[in-house]
Amino acid sequence: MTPTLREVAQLAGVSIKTVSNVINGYPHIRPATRERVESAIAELGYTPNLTARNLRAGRSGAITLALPDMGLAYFAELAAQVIETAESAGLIVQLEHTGGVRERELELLRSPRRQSSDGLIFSPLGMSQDDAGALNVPYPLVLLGERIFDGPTDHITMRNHDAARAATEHLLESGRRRIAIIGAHEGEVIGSAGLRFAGYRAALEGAGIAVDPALVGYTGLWHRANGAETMRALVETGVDFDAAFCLNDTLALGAMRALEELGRSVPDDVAVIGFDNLDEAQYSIPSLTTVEPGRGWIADTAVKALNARIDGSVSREERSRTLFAPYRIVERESTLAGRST
Amino acid sequence: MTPTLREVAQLAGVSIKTVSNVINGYPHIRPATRERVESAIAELGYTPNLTARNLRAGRSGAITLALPDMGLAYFAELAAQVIETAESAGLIVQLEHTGGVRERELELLRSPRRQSSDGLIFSPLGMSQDDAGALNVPYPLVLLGERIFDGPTDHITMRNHDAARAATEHLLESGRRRIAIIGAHEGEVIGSAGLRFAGYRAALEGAGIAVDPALVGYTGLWHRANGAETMRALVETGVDFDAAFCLNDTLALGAMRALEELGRSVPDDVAVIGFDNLDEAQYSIPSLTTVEPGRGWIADTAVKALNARIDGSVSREERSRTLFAPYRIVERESTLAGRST
DNA sequence: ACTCTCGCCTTCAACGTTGTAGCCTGATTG
DNA sequence: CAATCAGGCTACAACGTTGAAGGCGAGAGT
Repeated sequence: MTPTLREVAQLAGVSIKTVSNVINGYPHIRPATRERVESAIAELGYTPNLTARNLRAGRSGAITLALPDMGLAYFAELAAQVIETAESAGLIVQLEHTGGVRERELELLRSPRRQSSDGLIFSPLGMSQDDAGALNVPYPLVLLGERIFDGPTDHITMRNHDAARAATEHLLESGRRRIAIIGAHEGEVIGSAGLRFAGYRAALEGAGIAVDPALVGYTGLWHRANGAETMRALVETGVDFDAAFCLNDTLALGAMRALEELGRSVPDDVAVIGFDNLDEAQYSIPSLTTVEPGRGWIADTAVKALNARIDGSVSREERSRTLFAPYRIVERESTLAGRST
Repeated sequence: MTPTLREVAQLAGVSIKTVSNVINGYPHIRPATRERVESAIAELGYTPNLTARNLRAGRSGAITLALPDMGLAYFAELAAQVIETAESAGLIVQLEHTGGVRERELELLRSPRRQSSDGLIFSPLGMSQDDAGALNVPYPLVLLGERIFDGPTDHITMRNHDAARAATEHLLESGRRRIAIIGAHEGEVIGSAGLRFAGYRAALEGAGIAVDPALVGYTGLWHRANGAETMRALVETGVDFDAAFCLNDTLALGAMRALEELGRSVPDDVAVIGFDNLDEAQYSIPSLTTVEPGRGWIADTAVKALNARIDGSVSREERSRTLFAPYRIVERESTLAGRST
């Protein structure tokens, strides 16, 4: 089908290895020979077979990015960043979905498909700390997110606790006192929900306010519908509140929608802050104040860290590192001066 | 590093080929032998080397999906679908960004990286009909979208003209008569913008209404900001209109935001319809009436068509087909009964 | 008893590359 | 003038896998 070195060699009247040498820039080749080879390559339209090269080299030139679901805006934007960074490092990105399901995640780590790429950037969602052992894999692995800590691999994450605290403090500073939280997970300690909840609690306690269980909205999934539903339920309990910290933007957008439907004004009646700084957050009505989680930095750093393990510039023995992305609060309309001003 | 067939064979005391046979389910193997091999595999944690397998098979088990940008919701959702479908067909998906830039698209078609996957699903944006020749590539290719028609490859698209006509008619049926269009491209004939504009024109003319140039909002990019800006400009001209057909949902969401800011109510003053049925459209305020473009069908069909070319069940000689996805109007709040009811 | 068939397993070669070793030629050197 | 060396090329082996072909014994058929 496609031509191989053998055919190019035959046409140019040289050995197969000489063609290989020309292609790989080996210096000691007579100009005349080089020229003959090059024109043979051009004539046949030869391109090297990467599979063979990879087999020879023991490398594939590809990395795998495993995410819960590309349909979720946060992951889509993360993937876009990873692809850009990998592209400029000459790497191909293979994408896998886990659906956030523990079994699929464990399966993914063991799958023979891992052999077809040189390393994995993995954002677990279903696995928990107990599964950390499964991360002990024979290939380079970089972990994202906050499901698992102290694993045996490099880990890129953000300071969820601090960022959530800052987000809550932002609401407190604008005079809000009755701050609901949307998206909590019952009993979770680590994981985005657990850490962000702890940051929320810390901010409140720092301001001398106790966490009111009536203001804690639990919801397993973080989709728009869940945000809307949880907010609706909260309003229907009749409890008083003047702000909501939503554990991600998607929840926040759903919650804002529910508030609007129920006749509560954002930010006048209820200030809303999200988390993730999705592209969408700046175009919602009202635009959404949120936490920018350093997604670009995360993608860059993850690809670089993985690459360092792949090319051996950081060896397998070297201790795993945990790197924290810088965050910042992006202030928009949904938390503008409220009731108390 | 990772064990190979050779080591498994040694441990099990059989030939390398027998191990291979066990793995590939060759029937004539004594249970005792099979068991020894299997326990050797388990003991060593052997997994087959896919690169070698692929070299042998002349296949890579991967397909490439090339899209303008995963950061755009439409493409992210499309990619999610493609990944799901490919996964269940046992294929790995490699993702490439073109940025919608013609040169990167042409480069992508020729790149040696194509050799590392078995085929390409390609959604061009920068290339135009004149570049159709570049689609004559030596590997299986499936084209998406409406930039190029009558290319040499299978093509999955939708009936943009009909769907746009239906969308416009939906507005007409609710009594709207002054229908603006947002996102037109000057002089474009094919391409999403051109085809959808033609459908808009056809609907209006079918209702005995001429296209009013004052109601045509041009914008090159289809981002939220462009939708908002174009709508703002339209309102500022002072022209009268009671509906807007936005050529995609993102534009529509931006346009709705601008209308809201300018004190026009949706749908009471202006009905808005979009195109794409993004997940987001059902959660906006108001929720957005839109055209569901059959994204799931497109992803499924694209993977299947590509796979058919790859495994040879549809040969290279067989004529290329153009397949049209089914569409439908999804009615939501943004076009509910307006002025004239 | 002799072939035939069939089950079970092995050897060989090949997929397309590239690293290693080495061969030949002509120029340089003491 | 032999020894040395560098330049320019080639042959071979190997990366890990699997299809093709074939060997060997045991039971079936004649």
